[in-house]
Amino acid sequence: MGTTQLEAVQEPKYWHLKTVLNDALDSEFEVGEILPNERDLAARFGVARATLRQALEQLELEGRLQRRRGVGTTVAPPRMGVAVGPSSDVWPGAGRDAWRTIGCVEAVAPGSVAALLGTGPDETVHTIRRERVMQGQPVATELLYVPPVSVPGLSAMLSPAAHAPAVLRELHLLELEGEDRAVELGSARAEDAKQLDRLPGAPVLVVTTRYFAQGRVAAAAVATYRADTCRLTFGHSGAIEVTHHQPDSDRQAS
Amino acid sequence: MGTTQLEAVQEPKYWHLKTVLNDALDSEFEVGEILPNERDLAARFGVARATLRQALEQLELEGRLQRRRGVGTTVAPPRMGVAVGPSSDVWPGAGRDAWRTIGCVEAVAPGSVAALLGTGPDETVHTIRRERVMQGQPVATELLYVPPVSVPGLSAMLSPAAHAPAVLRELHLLELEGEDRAVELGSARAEDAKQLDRLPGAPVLVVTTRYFAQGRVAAAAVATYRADTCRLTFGHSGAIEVTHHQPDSDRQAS
DNA sequence: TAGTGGTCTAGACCACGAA
DNA sequence: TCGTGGTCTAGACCACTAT
Repeated sequence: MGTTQLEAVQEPKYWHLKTVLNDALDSEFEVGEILPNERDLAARFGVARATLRQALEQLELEGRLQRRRGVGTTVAPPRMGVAVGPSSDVWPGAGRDAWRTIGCVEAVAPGSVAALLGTGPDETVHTIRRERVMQGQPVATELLYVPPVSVPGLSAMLSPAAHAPAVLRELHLLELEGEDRAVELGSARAEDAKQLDRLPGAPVLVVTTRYFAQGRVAAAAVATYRADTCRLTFGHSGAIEVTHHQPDSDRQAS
Repeated sequence: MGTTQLEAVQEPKYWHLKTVLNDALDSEFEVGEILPNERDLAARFGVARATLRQALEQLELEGRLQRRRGVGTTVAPPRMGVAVGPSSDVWPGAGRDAWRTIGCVEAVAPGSVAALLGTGPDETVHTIRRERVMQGQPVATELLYVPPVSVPGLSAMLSPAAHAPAVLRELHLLELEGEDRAVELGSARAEDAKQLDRLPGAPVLVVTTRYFAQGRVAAAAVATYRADTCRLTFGHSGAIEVTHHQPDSDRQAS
């Protein structure tokens, strides 16, 4: 008796903390500004560091913060709008398509890719690695898979440097009949994480594209976008323009 | 001296644990099967429960597991392919479009929505809440914002039940000129989480759609998809078919 | 070398679902 | 009521970056 229900909190501390921090970011910090370190912040809010970190993790997931080991936690700029498609149905690597080719190897496709291409389980495919940079920052890496049957004119014994251009050149000879995309959430593998300047396991948006030609899937691409910094746009009438960040207590993401 | 570098581990325990569990899920468990509880699993692997949970969290993020408080951890089925667009450019709510209308209110649009619509900051808009169910499971909730100027013929003083249908009916009178989409990662607000049968903060894919008519943005929708269970498909030539789960050590996501 | 975020531990208690 | 996952604590040590 006598214990009045002063607060029907039931809201987890880290959740409340997150909204408090979110509001503080809008009103008291500039983009790029560095926050106090985690130990200080935790002490200031009277919670354990792990609890504080739970709030920071969510804010980073939503693109509000950027944390770097050895450096600190900074206020992130609004997410970049990244045009993903449909880009008037052109082959990858044609003209200026925002991607930079890194290299190409011939290797057996992993099972999931073989399923996409409809090839046999142990068939080798040309695998072109590319990366996409926006505003000086790497935002995506991609593996483009091209089965040999899609590039019949490819001469054997190419130098590594000539491999990727030759595959793309042959691929462009086909008539592209359409493309197909899927987006899902994933976590960065070690290799991709390194290229994206993130830690392994960082959340990424995985974009899977199928390119159709000759009534088949002539090529497939698996692109890995940084989920914290990117907003993928699928423009019919042009991409959604990036606006300046707006304080918005109702927000789910930037 | 004497201390040979036996293992250049450097790989975090939870990361290694994740790959071990991932492989075990492929080889030793069926979809829907329930895993041992977290305390037992942690003991079995000789780690603290928090560390084990770090691995489980990632696997859940990647759609491999489903955890429910009071119940347990189960092996998740492969993600559902959910067609998002372009659906031959039709207005939402026209014909059978996979969504179920829940209700409609007239309220001031949050800042981010006002920016999408190009309306003033304190203008009220019709706000239709809808939900999308697939295979008996709610996969998305949506708020569809329609400024009054887009539905000029709407009669005032509608009963709550008649509100949403009336707004949609008026909206369909306009000629739809195009649509525009963006996808980004977010975390579920309390309200959405409840509707999606998830905890607040659960990872979601936020799809923002702009509908163009009369040279303006005539309506906008913000849809919130469960990131753990959904793969969003943007089909030109049809959505990517769901295939059965394939063991694939190279995976990033299902 | 100092300071940051990242990992890990060994507990405790709470909220929820099912029996 | 019991077992589950969810939250929280107060530490410790490690890996990385900048100086």
